[in-house]
Amino acid sequence: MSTIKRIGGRQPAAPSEPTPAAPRDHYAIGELIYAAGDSGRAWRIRTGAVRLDRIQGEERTFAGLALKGDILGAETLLFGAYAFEARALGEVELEIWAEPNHPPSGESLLHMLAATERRAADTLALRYGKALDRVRQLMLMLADSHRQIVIPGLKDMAEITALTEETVSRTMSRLRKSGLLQRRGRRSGLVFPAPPTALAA
Amino acid sequence: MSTIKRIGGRQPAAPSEPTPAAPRDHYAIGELIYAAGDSGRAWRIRTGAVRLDRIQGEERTFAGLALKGDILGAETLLFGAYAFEARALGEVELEIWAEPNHPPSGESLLHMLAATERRAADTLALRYGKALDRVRQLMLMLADSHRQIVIPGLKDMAEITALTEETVSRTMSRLRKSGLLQRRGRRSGLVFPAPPTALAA
DNA sequence: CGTGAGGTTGATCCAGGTCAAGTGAAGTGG
DNA sequence: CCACTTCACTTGACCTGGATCAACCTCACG
Repeated sequence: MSTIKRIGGRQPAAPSEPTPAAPRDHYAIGELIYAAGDSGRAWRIRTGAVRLDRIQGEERTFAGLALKGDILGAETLLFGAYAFEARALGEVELEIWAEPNHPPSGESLLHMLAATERRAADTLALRYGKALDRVRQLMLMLADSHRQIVIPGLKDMAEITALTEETVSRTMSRLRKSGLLQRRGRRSGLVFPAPPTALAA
Repeated sequence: MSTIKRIGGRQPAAPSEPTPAAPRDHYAIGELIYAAGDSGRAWRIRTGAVRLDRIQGEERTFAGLALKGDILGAETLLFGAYAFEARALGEVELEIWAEPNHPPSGESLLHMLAATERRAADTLALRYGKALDRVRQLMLMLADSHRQIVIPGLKDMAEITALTEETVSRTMSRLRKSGLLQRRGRRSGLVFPAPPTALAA
């Protein structure tokens, strides 16, 4: 089992990220998938969740979520480079969607566009309402009907929901105490005692 | 001059909106451009700002902003119907972008996709940080380098920024008192005493 | 004029931000 | 193999920006 495969504990990638490595199709939590400006292909997310960030100067601002089925880096087909930075929020598996010289059909582009807009609306909703609802909603999105998921770090969740780390931590505690979530290991795993839809209530 | 042309004062459309009328290319503030489920074509915004809403059941949730140059209703090319509801946030002029049976090239689709993602990131940013910054940022987006703009109603601004009407009102007052904005008429107009970029500071 | 929708303003409250201290597990170096 | 550091998370105490509740104002239109 390679270092990459570990899902619990310290991020293996963070300390040494000299080159973004050759394109892979599997990423562990916290890993950089690509940086803004890198060149590469367009991917489709087979499983997992990806955080997109806009880079302006030194700043890194959360710019969107991409989940199972979503396309990453379609802009490379046009500009040859990624516009955002992408980082794994959990175990991520990708598959090639398109090569720069072999673009997809207009119809798949349209499907993808519609999906992107829906996803954007969902992400926007994660920043509206009470903390409990926002975090609950985020869990639901990440769960995607799975019973057990890898939860992102507090910092990520905080930036996504526009809350603070402390508030997210307290909210997760509340969800755990109320029995809607269970922990498995430090931050590696998370179990929904009930099907995730229970969270919807 | 038809009732439609008025830009100040009461919304002319609200009380009587039986049929969304025949497709037009000019809309006044507050008017419905299309409803979710309507059939129609894809448009490009020549000038103005449009609010998109997701309709689920009785609920209408803010789902995004579309500004000058953005495309509205691209999903009609695929599904034949609009997925969101679109409403004018100011004076809006549209131009035909595509007919359902005559879709645009893959390249323009890609350009549009990139624009959509950027816009989504901007909209997301309107829900992060202090009230003053959010409202300021919204003004900047709506201004789009113009010196004078039509500001949306408080309710719209509140839903976009995830603040309350009261807070937005107070914030606008602050901006006015600090001299960054000036009013022209009740809610019809708004003048930037300085080029809007001054707001950026 | 009168009416009402949209906007303003004040007073109060509280959810969440801020600051600070503490905990435990992973990794590190001796 | 054991201190020692570090990082992610937790928890508590306090403070505040914005939500909430409630009057009130003011124009555009009837």
